[in-house]
Amino acid sequence: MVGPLVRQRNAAVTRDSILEAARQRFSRHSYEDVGVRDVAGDAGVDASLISRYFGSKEDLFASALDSCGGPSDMFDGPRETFGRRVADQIVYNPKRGEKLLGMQIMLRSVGSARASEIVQASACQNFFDPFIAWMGAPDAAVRVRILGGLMMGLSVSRE
Amino acid sequence: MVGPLVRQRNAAVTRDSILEAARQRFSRHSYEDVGVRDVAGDAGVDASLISRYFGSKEDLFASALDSCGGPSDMFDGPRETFGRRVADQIVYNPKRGEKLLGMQIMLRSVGSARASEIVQASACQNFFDPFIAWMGAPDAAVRVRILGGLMMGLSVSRE
DNA sequence: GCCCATTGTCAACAACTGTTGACTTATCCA
DNA sequence: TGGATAAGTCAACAGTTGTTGACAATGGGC
Repeated sequence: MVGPLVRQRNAAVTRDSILEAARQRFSRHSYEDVGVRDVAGDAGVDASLISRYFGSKEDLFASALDSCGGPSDMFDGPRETFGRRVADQIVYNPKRGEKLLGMQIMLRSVGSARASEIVQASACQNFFDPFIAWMGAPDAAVRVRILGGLMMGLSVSRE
Repeated sequence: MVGPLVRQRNAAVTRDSILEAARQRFSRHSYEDVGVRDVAGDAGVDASLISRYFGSKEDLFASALDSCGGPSDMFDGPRETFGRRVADQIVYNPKRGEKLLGMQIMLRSVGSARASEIVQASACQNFFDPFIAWMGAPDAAVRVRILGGLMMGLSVSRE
């Protein structure tokens, strides 16, 4: 932790610090393995602030997932090189946790009972639905499901 | 629970009951979401017997995973229809938890900190290594990794 | 039929979890 | 400069977890 010994009091900044810490933690560990004290420690605040600012750990998780946005700029560029771009992101990109942070968070906690509902809702809204719309084929739903499964599986097996 | 109100005292049978209950629980929920009291309840015994018979919850998990064996009979049959057989198992087979129970358990808890080491060790021993040997191509390791990722991803996205 | 090792239960422990209320401290406006 | 309000900390809570030791009951061998 760099910075002043006593942080300036600013609710918005503190909230963002917690959110950023949550994104990082949830992208590397499962929902159950992340404690509010861990996130608060990373953000440099007390754990009680999480309940105060976000309501509950579950709400924090949902907020962290929302704040990641959709599949970012994977859709930008020619369709012919789409596969290459995705592969770059998943397999070769050494700086994880930037573009596909939301997907990382999702598949870290897709097996968790308490987080899976949030994950699946977010997956449809931020991943599958835009993907299907972008593809536009009659059988897009099935094809996106297969590709999504491949992406998730590769990301899991990569580490 | 059918059967006599007081079960006969038989350590081997009881141990197997616990193991079977653990297989079912761990194949449907993540490592963290499964409590020893849940497993013991399914098996109809006290939770303390788990620590007594298996040492710890972690050891129970490893034993449950071991008891599932390898990828079963996926390798039986002509190579031309291999993909069809795998697809049948994952996508179409309504009776899950029989052939691919081990894989189910693995990907339920692949994100768990305490179980991931056990999972990855078992994945190599029971899944990837036999798969690579069966394939036999020079780039088998990469191809198996891709296929394994696809299988895992599809299984996850299926539910 | 009795004894003793085996088998199982019960209660409790210690550690950890997310959450809450009371308290303290800083910041900003008058 | 004071005071009110926002911001943050602290301690404790109630619940759950895996684990353990003491106790009870069963069942086979003498």
